[in-house]
Amino acid sequence: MDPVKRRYRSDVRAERAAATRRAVLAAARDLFADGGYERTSVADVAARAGVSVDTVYTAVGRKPELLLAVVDMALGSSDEPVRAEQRDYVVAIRAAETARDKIEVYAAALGRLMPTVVPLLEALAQAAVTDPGCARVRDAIAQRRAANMRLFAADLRGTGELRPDLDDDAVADVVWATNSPQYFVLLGSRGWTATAYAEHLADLWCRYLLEPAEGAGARFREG
Amino acid sequence: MDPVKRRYRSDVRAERAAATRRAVLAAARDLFADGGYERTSVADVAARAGVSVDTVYTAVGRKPELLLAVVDMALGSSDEPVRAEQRDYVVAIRAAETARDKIEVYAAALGRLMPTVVPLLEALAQAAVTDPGCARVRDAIAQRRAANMRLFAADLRGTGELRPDLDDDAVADVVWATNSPQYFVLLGSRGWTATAYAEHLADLWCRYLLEPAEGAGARFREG
DNA sequence: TATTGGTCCGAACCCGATTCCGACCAATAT
DNA sequence: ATATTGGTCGGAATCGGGTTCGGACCAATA
Repeated sequence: MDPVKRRYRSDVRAERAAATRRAVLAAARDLFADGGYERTSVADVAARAGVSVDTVYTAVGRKPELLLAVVDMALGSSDEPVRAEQRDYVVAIRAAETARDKIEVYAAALGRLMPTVVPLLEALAQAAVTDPGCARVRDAIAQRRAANMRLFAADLRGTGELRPDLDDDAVADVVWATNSPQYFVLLGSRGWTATAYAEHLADLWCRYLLEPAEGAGARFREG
Repeated sequence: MDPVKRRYRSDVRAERAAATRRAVLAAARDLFADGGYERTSVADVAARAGVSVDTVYTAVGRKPELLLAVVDMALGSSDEPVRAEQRDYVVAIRAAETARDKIEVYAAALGRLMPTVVPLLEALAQAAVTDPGCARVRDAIAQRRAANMRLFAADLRGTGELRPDLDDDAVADVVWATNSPQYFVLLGSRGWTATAYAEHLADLWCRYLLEPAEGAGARFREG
C-alpha cells in the first residue's frame, strides 16, 4: 500500500513500519553521504538497512524519493531536529551585538553544519541531473539558503558596521560564493578542519564586508 | 587497433579516421554540453555523429574517455585553439596598466569562456563521481585554474592598487569563489547575459579587492 | 479462526554500457 | 589483378542496476 496513505488505528504495526522506514533512511543517508548518490545502489541501501530491496520500495519509494526523504530529514523542510538548530543559530546571530560576533556565530554554525550537509547537497546535485523532482528540491533549497543570506546581510547592516557601498545583494553574493559546497571542498582539499573552515570564513567576511574598525581606512593601510 | 598507437605512412585512411574521430568528439561535445554527461548515451553520440556505436568505441574509447577527449579539445591541455585564446587574454591582462583594466579584461574573458566551459566542467564533475580518471582530470583542471588565479592576484598586486591587507591567496580565494560554475549558474538564473556576468564580476572584484581610488576610505563613506 | 499489513525471496523486465563476430568496402601491397 | 588490411556496420550477447510482480510467511487484529 502507498506508504503515505496508510491509515492506522491503534496499531503496533504502525510503529514497526515507521521503524523500518527510519532504518532505510538512515542507511540511505550514510551511503549517499559516503559514496554519493550514483555509486550507491538500492540493493546497497537494502543490505545496509537489513531489509529486502522490495521493502525499500514499499517503505519509501524509488531511488530519487529515497534521496529526497533523506534530505528532508537532514535539512528539515518540515519538523525535523536540525531545523531547530538552524533556528538556534539564527537567534544567536540576531542576539549578537557586534558585526564580528554575528559573523563568527554564523561561520561557526556553518562549520558545524557543512560537513553533514555538503555530501547531501552534492548527492542532490547528482540526482538533479537526471531527475526533475530532485532538481526542484535542489533549487528550492538554494532559494532558501540565498534568502537566509540576504537576511543575514540585512541583520549585519543593522549594526552599522557594514561597508555602506555594498548593498545586501552584493553581501549575500559573496557569502553565497564562499559558502558553496565547491568552496567547502576547496578548503577541505587543504586539509582544513571544520573549525579552521569557520575561522577562515569569519576572517574573510570581516575583511571583505565590514568597514575598517579603528578609523576609516586604517585596516587598509596597515599592510 | 588502439587508436592512439596507429601508424600510417602516406595513408588516405589516416585522415578519414581522424575525420571520424573529430565528428564523434564534436557530437559528444554538443550532447554533453546540452544534456549533461549522464543523460547522454553512447548510442546518442553515435547517432548524432552518424556512425555506429562500435565506431565510437574504436575511434575514441569508452564513455569517460569520450568526455576527457572532449574536455581536452575544449580546454586544450595540449595544443588546441582555445589554449591560444587563453594565452591571448593573459597577455592582455599583463599589458593592461591599471588594476581596473586588468580586472575588466579578465572578467570579459571569463564572460566569453564560461558559457562554453561551464557545461563541460559540470559534465566532468558528474563523470568524476564514478570515474577516477575523470576525477583526476577535474582536479588537475581545478589546480590549473587556481594557479592562474594566484598569478592574476600577483599581477594585480604589481599595480600597487590591491588592498595591502589581502595576501595573494585571499584574493585568489575570492576570485575562485565568484568564478565557480555554481556562481555562474546563480547569475544565469537571474537571466544575465555573458556581458552582464563580466560586468558584475569586474564590479565585484574592484569593490572587494582594490584599495579605494580617490583618497583612502572615500569609497567606504560615500554611502 | 479469518483477515490484513509488512516483509521476504526470487524471477522478470527494461535500459544503457561494453564487447564480440562476421560482413563489406575501399585503399594498399605484392 | 589479387590478397591483405583498416575502418565501419549490424546486430547479437553480456552485465549491472532500477523497478515491478507474485506467492509465501508471520505476527497482530477483527
